Order: sequence, then structure tokens, then C-alpha cells
Amino acid sequence: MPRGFGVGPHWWCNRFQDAGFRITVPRQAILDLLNRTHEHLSAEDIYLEVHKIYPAIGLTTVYRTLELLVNMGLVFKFDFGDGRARYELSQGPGTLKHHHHLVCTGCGRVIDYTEFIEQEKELVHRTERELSRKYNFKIDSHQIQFLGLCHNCQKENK
Amino acid sequence: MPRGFGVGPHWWCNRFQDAGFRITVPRQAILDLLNRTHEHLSAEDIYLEVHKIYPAIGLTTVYRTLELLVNMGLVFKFDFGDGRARYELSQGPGTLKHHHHLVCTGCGRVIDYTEFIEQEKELVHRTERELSRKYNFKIDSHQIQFLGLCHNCQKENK
DNA sequence: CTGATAATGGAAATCATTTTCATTAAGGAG
DNA sequence: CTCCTTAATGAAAATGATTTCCATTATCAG
Repeated sequence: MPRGFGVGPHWWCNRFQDAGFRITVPRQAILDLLNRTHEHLSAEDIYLEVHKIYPAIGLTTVYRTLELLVNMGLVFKFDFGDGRARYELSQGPGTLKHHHHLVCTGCGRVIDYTEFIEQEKELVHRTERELSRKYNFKIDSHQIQFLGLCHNCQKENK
Repeated sequence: MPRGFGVGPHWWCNRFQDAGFRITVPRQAILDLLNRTHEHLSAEDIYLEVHKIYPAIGLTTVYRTLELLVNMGLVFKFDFGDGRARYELSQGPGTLKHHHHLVCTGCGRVIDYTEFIEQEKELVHRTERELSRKYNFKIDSHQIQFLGLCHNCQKENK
């Protein structure tokens, strides 16, 4: 029964229980946040945001939880080149549709794009299949990102 | 005329002079190393290696030079998820042909693959063109990598 | 309800990378 | 070739993200 911070039968509870992990308040708070925010959050962003509704949270726990979620495949971890990792939910009701990133190397702005994902899918599948076979790899995911300068940063560099 | 560490008319000298940068011993040593090594070197790897033939080199200079080379587009910088950046020459006589990376999330091993690059090129070009137009981005480069478990790490995780 | 232990959080430690600043050395001018 | 300006360097210190340690707390199976 829901109580306190709203312990409910979330979609990910089974994933936790089946894997033998406990469902704790910090973990729920972090997953809730990731589920309702569609930004590229850093560990500290998450810490600060969760801290508002659950002040007892520790930054260490945020890092540990994120590592766990990444290992479980529930969360993607990205590097956009600004020295801190970014996290995004990979599945669940609140998840954005499959997308990749366009990163401005000038100001760090990141745009999610969904164009060409269909054409890409075929290529990706073929590549995955072939690489799996040839190199005996079990491929879990892929990352594609384009780097360049956004409109504003193009002007500045002139 | 070549002297000391072999100051020669390397292919990249013009790039430096045209941009107003000086051609120095540390820079030459770093570029020489990158040119003859086809591994995914970290800043410290480069420092240690260059240190063997030019012991006066400082780690700071390695970082600074790499940043410069990345900005000039002579070097690619990658993140394979192990907390340190990796560098690879992007052009020049000793450069590997266009490739992407297959990263084992278990042991960190990285495989360069060149399969499907042709098919990929078309997709990438189309995507670049479209994204440039739609988001007003000047795209400089792209990164594609597949993440998974190598043969050995698949066994261990069972 | 209770006990075993997984999970937590604060503080300290780590570790890659950056900054500071006094010294050195490219390389154009003379 | 020598001098001079200043870009480049390197050692040490600073920074900042992430991890480790460890004593305490809270989950949840029985």
C-alpha cells in the first residue's frame, strides 16, 4: 500500500524485486524524477532536485543508484563533453521516443533529434548483427551523436 | 633543417603556421606518437610514452596540446566510459581508415570496426544535411559506438 | 514483529583535468 | 645571426566529478 513518499506498484518494481534489489525511498525518488523530467540531468542536477522533496538524500546515493540503473539497463548514461555524465531514462511510460543527440561544442547545448531514426534502425540492426557475429560481442546499446556549432556559437567564432 | 628532435616539414606544419601556432618540440613529439600509434591513448598514456624520448615533457602540456589538436580538428577525443578521455589522430599519413568503436562495458576493451562504414556514410550525410538545416547547426563530426559485452565478459556475468 | 543484511549518507579519498605563475624558447624583425 | 616579443611550457596547487570508507538505518523475508 502506498504510504509516505508514495510506495506504489510502479512499472519498475518487478525489475527490482526479480533482481533482488530493495525498493527504497531514494531509489523511488530518483526514478520518479527521471520519469517526469525529459532533460539531460547530471548526478548533481538529480541530487538537487530530489533534495527538494527528500532532503535526506545523499549525493553518494544518487551516484550509486544511477550506476545500478545503468547496469540494469533502465537508464542511459551519456557524455556530452562537459566533464560530467548525463542520465536519461531508457524505458517506462514517461520515456521520450528513441532519439539521438546533437551537441554544440561551443556552448554545450544538446538537442534531441528523432529524424532518420527509421532509416537508421535498419543500418543499426544490420551492423549489430554483423558485429555480434564477427567479434563475438553481445551488443546492448548504441550511441550516435553529432557534434558541431549551434546558430549562436557560429556567429561568435567568426 | 632537421635538428635535435627532428624538426621536419611534417604534413601538419602548415596547419600550425597558418593558424599562428608555434611548432614546438612537445607538440612534435605528441603528434609523432599519435601518428605512429594506432591505439586509444589517454593523456597519461601519451605523457608516459613521450616522456621516454623527451623527459622534459609535462602532463599539463600534453593536455593543452591535445585540446589544441582537438580544436584544430586534427585529433578526435572519445569517451569509452572509463573516466578518462582517449585520443586518436583524425588525419595524416599514419591514420587508420574511418572507423567506429565497439566498447565492452565489462572490461573496457575497445574494438575498431570498419564494416558498414559505406552504408553508414550515406545515412550520416543525409542526417547531417537535414539536421544542419533544421536546427541551424554547423556539424563538424559524428560519433557512433556500440556498447556490449565481449566474449570473455559474457561468460563471467552468467 | 524481528533479525540479517542491503542500502544509506557524511566525510574523506581519488583521480582526471585545469589553473596559476614564473621560466623558457619559437620565430619574426633588424 | 642576434635580439625581442610573447606564445608555450612545466611544476605545483586547485578544482571538480566520482568513489571509497564506515558507522548507522531501513527493507523485507520469515
